[in-house]
This record gives sequence, structure tokens and C-alpha cells, in this order.
Amino acid sequence: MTFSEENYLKTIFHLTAFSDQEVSTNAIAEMMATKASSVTDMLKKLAEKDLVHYKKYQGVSLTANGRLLAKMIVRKHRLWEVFLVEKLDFPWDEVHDIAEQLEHIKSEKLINKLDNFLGNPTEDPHGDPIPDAYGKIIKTEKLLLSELGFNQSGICVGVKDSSKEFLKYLDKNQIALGTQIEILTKEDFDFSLKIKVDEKEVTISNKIANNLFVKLV
Amino acid sequence: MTFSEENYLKTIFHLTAFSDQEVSTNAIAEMMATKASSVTDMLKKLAEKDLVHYKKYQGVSLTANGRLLAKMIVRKHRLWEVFLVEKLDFPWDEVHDIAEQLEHIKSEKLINKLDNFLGNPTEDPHGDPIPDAYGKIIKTEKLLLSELGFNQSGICVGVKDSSKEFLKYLDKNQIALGTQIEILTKEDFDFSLKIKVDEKEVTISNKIANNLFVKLV
DNA sequence: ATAATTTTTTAGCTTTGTCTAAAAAGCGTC
DNA sequence: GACGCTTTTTAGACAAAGCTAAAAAATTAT
Repeated sequence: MTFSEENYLKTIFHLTAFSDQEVSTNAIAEMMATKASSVTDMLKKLAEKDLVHYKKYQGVSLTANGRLLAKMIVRKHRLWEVFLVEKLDFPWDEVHDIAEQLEHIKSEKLINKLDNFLGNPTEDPHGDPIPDAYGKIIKTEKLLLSELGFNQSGICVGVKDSSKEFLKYLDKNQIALGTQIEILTKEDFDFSLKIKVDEKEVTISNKIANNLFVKLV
Repeated sequence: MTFSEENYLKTIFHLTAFSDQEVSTNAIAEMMATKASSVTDMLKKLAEKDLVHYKKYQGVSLTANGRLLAKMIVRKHRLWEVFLVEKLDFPWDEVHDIAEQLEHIKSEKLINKLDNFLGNPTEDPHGDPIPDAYGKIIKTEKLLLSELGFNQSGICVGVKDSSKEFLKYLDKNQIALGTQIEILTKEDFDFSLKIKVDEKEVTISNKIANNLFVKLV
């Protein structure tokens, strides 16, 4: 498999992760910042290799085979992210781009040894689950901070948006995985929240609350 | 820089490391298992980017620029090899192929953090020197086992040939970096040696002795 | 139901890195 | 210096993966 094929599989996997429907050519093109015509070409090639179900004009979905391969790429990506943060001390907003490269290294033995070296983590530094060597994914149930009510408290367990900008914002406000957050007040007008983090009161917008996963406590 | 360009630079670096002369198109083609015509095409491109000195039919050598880049690739390769052996417990004969992939990961910060994580090693698992972040290489003087005389002893500090086959042979005979070896007798007919390794006597061929680096002790 | 719009595919071109076959340059021998 | 052999380069082709522009299918609106 080429890097490009792997990137397409991964994109299709992410786009079908929640909806579980066929995904459109345009959606893939947009996510990969490429042109629909390029996507069509690749879909034909992936269909040829029995990695996707593809019928002209009908959208596309992964075959069992394709899904397993996609999960292995996600596994590699997330394990490398753990390595970068835990072992090399990278800040969590810098690991994605490097992991995008590392995820294409081909060696099953390498990734399994890395997994062991890291202590078989089940989540990456953004709280996303790491598939095991068989592709099994354990998802922990989590809710958005915006779903909590007054006086409820949650522990931050992940981010929905993992862009550099959002992660840096969280760093600046001393919110990290494991941080406890209590909802103090909710503004009816713009749904902004006043929350308590480490004994400090902070006001955050609805957009922030909508991208932060917490576990009720 | 593409992977292919990096591989050419690395090959030219290795071929010019000792002789310090221009290297021929054919020599590069042979080492890379490709065709001379492909090499010519690439040399033009590298010359264009001022990474090599190239004049038709005259052979090729690295520019200062090209040499530095080549050293950075070698640095990455060897640091990753240390990681694989020291941290992930890979046997020394399995790391080369994986390091060939890892050496192309682009992130200066990554490689410098990796260097620190590994304790700034100066040699890779085969005894080859690791260039520092500025490209500086400290070579320790070492001689071939075949250059030792009767009753002299050396500590194994590296291998000249680092093929899987040779490394496995050494493993089988319990010879590793750091192993002490004493020359017992030398056969005049085929230059085979009787040596003492760990209180055990072993007979090795001239070819083996010619590919094992030692430090006099 | 037909027209307009959007989405997707096709056709044809570009670049990168490879190849084969043929031409050109360099070298060794006399 | 000419002849033949080896090495190197050129010319032209191909596969991968992208692009643009145009055609075709699907969808939405009238």
C-alpha cells in the first residue's frame, strides 16, 4: 500500500466512524484538500483491491478488509502520538503532524513492540481510543462539557476538535486530560459557561464546551 | 526533499566516505540496485539543487550542502537504530530495514528530542558513529580483527559488513559489541584464525576476521 | 415533468522516478 | 591516432497521483 492509499483509507474510516453511511466523493475531497476527480481515481483503485465498496455516483464505504487496514493506520498514528508525548515530551498540539508521517512506517513487529514499550495504552494524548493489534476499539462513554448541567462536575477525558489552536487555548487555560471542571453558571443568550478549573473561575464560549469531552464525576 | 533524493544523497555519502573521490554513475546504480540511466537523471536534479558537483561523464561528489543533508539522514538512521535496539529490544540484525523507513521522517525537533531521550549516543548498534546535530562525526580508531597478531586481544567495537547474515553468524557465536577476543593461532594457508571468546575456542575464517572491528586492549 | 443546479466522472495533461534501447563519450591497446 | 570496449548519457515510454475542463448523472426547483 502506498502512503496515498493509506491516507484515503484513513479519511474514509474517520468520515464513516459515526454516521456509518456511505461517504461522498466531495466529502473525501474536502477533508483531504484535494479535487473530486482525484478522489474518483483513487476510489477505483481501492475498489480494485477490495478495500472499499464503490459504485459510481453512489458514494463509498470500507470493506471488512479496508476497515481493518484503516484501523491499523489509526493504531499506529495514536501509538506514535503517545510515544511523542510520554517519552519525548512533546506538547500535545505538536504531535499530530509528526504522527501523520510515522503512521506509514511498515512493520507489524515494530508497532507491537512500541505498544508494549508504552505499556499498552488504550487512549492517545487527545483521549481518542487506540485500536489493539486485532483492530478492537474500546470506547469509553464520554459526553460533551456542554451537556452538563449546573453544579455538575466532569473530568476532562478528550477533545473533539484536536486542532493546534484549540489545544493551545486549553493549555493557556490550564485544561488538560484529567482536569476536573465544574459548571457554575450557563448564559442563556450565547450559551457561554462559567466554570471552575483548579479553584479558578473561567468563562468559556459554547464552542469550547462543545469540543471538550468529559466523564461525569 | 523526496525519499528518493535522500536515498541518493545517502548512497553518495557512503560511497565517498573513505575514498573521498568522485563516485561513478555505475557505482551508485549498483549500490541502489537501479539503472545507470535513472542515476544520471537524478544527478542532474541534485546538481540543479546544488547538492552535488556533477559534470557529465566525470562522476559526482557532494557539495558542502549535500554532505550536511546526507549526514542528517545518517544521523536519523543510526539514532532510530539505537532506539529500536535499546528501547524496543530488537535484535541488531533486524533494525536496518525499519531504520531505512524512519530515516525519512521530517522533523528536526523530533530527532533532537530522540537523541536526548537515548542519552546522546555516539555510536549505533553496529558500532558506526552517529553525527551530532551539526553533522560532526567522532570516529574512534579501530582496526580489523584480521590485523591483530598472535596473543593480542581486542574488544569488538563494530562490524564492517552489517548484513543480516553476518550479524546472525556473530550472534550464533556469541560475539557482540563489547565482547573480548584473543587471537590464538593464525593458519598460513587460508588465514583462518583460532580465537578465544568467553573462555571458548572458536575457529573463524579470514572473511569473518576482515569484517569485525576491534579496539586493542 | 422539465429545467436548473450540484455532484461525480471522464478525458487528457503534468510531474516524479523509473525503465529500455540507442547514441555519445572516454579509455586502453596497438 | 584509430579501433574496439566500457561507461555514461539521451530519447522516448510507462505507472502513480495529482490537476483542469468538459461531459454525464443525480438531485432540486419550478
